[in-house]
Amino acid sequence: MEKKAGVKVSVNLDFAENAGEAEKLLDEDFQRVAFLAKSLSDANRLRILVCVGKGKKSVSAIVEEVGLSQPLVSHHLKELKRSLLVRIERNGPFIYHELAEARILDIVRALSGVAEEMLAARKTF
Amino acid sequence: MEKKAGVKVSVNLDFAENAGEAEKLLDEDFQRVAFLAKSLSDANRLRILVCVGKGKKSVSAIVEEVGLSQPLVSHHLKELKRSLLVRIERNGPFIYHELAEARILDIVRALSGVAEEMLAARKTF
DNA sequence: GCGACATATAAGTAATAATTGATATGTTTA
DNA sequence: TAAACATATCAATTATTACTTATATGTCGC
Repeated sequence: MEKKAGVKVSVNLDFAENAGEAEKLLDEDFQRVAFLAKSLSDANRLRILVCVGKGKKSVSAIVEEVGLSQPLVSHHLKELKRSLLVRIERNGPFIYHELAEARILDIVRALSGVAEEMLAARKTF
Repeated sequence: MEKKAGVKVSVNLDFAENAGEAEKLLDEDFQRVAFLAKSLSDANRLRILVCVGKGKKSVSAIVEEVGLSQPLVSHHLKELKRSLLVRIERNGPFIYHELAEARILDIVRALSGVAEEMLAARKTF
């Protein structure tokens, strides 16, 4: 398969019982979704999210992997904890961070796929 | 089924061929996802998005349905067009807006489900 | 053209958020 | 306790964004 050649996105997010039923979205839901989406609305935060999604990591490990400053990574991690997407576990001087909700990665991939397709369609005229 | 009683979220986002393959997320993707997520990061914008997701609607119809000021709705619609999620179609003095990518609603529902479950788990201790 | 209506834009404000550099807190080992 | 290291927080800056009020643009029928 070529590197990002065509539209090859596929994500299975069927992650619960009674699939297919379109949930009615209440006003309360919009607040939650907006809050969660805000966590995904920064590229650096997404890098960190995917990084911790690959395994439990200390802050310094994340700093090294994503190439951002330590205070910035710390700030974004705080945000990710606030949205409950990341949970921590202390071990000596290290604080290990791990993804609390794996399905968020499927959602990120789904968003990526939709974005890619929309851009592709944009240029098809 | 009760109104928001338990965890009953289920969304099928398997929307393409070769399901299951976890797409590698490149740096370029993070930008796109962040950009798209930003569109979903405001409750009012989500209301508008869902509103136009239910059918082609004029701006005034949207204004009435979501109960926001006309300039504010116009502003959010501009944002939604910028992210390619909404497309327009002129008809006389009316400008009809419609959802360009229906799958985004599945993603919104998926986010809602994840949010709901995380909050539920938060209070289970 | 003019009036009525639909929608967009402009200007201004206030709030939020990303980023950086410096510093503080907390933990371990000696 | 002190030195070394991991992480968090602070202060300041800059950028972005939501929202409001007022006004402009565009379209139609007359």
